[in-house]
Amino acid sequence: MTTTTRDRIVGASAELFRRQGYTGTGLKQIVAQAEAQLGSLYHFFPGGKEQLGQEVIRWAGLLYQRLVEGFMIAAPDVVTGVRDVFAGAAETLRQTGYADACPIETVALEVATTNEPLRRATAEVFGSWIESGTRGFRRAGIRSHEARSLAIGLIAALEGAFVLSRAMRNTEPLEAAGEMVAQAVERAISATG
Amino acid sequence: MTTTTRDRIVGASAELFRRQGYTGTGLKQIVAQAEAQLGSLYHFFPGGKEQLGQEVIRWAGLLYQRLVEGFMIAAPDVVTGVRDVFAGAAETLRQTGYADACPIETVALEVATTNEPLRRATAEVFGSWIESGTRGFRRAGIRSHEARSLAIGLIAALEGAFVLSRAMRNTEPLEAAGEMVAQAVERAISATG
DNA sequence: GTCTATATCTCGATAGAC
DNA sequence: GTCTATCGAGATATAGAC
Repeated sequence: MTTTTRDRIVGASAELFRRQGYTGTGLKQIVAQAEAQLGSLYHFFPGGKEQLGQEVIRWAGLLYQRLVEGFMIAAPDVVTGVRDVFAGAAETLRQTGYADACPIETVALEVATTNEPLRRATAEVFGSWIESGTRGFRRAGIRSHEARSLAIGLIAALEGAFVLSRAMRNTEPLEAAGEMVAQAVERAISATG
Repeated sequence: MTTTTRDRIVGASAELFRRQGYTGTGLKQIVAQAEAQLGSLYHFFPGGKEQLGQEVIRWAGLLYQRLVEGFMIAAPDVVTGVRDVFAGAAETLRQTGYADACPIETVALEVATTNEPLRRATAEVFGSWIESGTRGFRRAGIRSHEARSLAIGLIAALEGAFVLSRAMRNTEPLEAAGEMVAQAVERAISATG
């Protein structure tokens, strides 16, 4: 393993922010988990916690986008792809004791009205996800406007199901929400031919 | 106005937790906004921040449930009711500068893996919401199992749309998610007759 | 019940040796 | 680049007068 100190700090931050949120995670906890020193953190991120937060949001957001795109590309059709995304999320949640869901959701809610630079970072990530989903649905023959609505509906249902599933500690919400989205996509496909 | 000190503390906490989250809100900020003193807070809540958090989650959760039930009851049919709930949420979000969405969502994500008593409180609130929604859909003639799935889908879509709308500062996610849920309910109704 | 003062701890951030 | 010591501010919580 040849991970740099900088990478370990970003990785540890992403994991902790995802589970405990931004305000709930201290810089000392981050460097401890990253097996780094506080001086190194400020060396790589002179802007402190906020700069680190921005980079973590963008990095984790892109990684998660690729993960979901992987599920969609691997599936034989988009409806199956949607079901696979929700099933995969449920599987991860179960395996991590309902800890690892969306990497930026908790942070996004925390900073939405308290930290404008971080809020913008989360908005850009969500915007990129919506565009990615829209492209996927368009490729399946769905017309532009509806493709975008379905992409937003998919992401919203997934994020909301994460909240319910993490709080209630069962995957029923992910299953119900996934089925609702899958059927909406199915309807849109059969309507377009 | 004859609000008691205790009520003002609970009300101020609810507003601040909703906007800034649990870890992001200090007890001194709460008593300042409540125009109360720290001693009063510990007089009414000897269990400190955690006891206050539990009470706020349950109180705000019940209040919000009644708000949504009000929209559903006032509507001429359930599909219109669903649309009204999302439209009402969008209106509130716009009016409050995208600050006031779900009263317990941010807290629920923060505590899901860090504070078991608070996690249980959020789980109970979500459970109560799901039961309320299930009853509403059953009254419209939808069979039990599907009514529950739709209730979960509705809450998940609403919660997820809140995340997107607050981060992106526009109500498009609430509109897209609301339409997806409304059509799912419409389909379930016409299938049952 | 209300209010003030304070104890103890942890936070983010900085300085400077190496 | 790494590491340690420490700063000032803010956190939760407590004690005790009134």
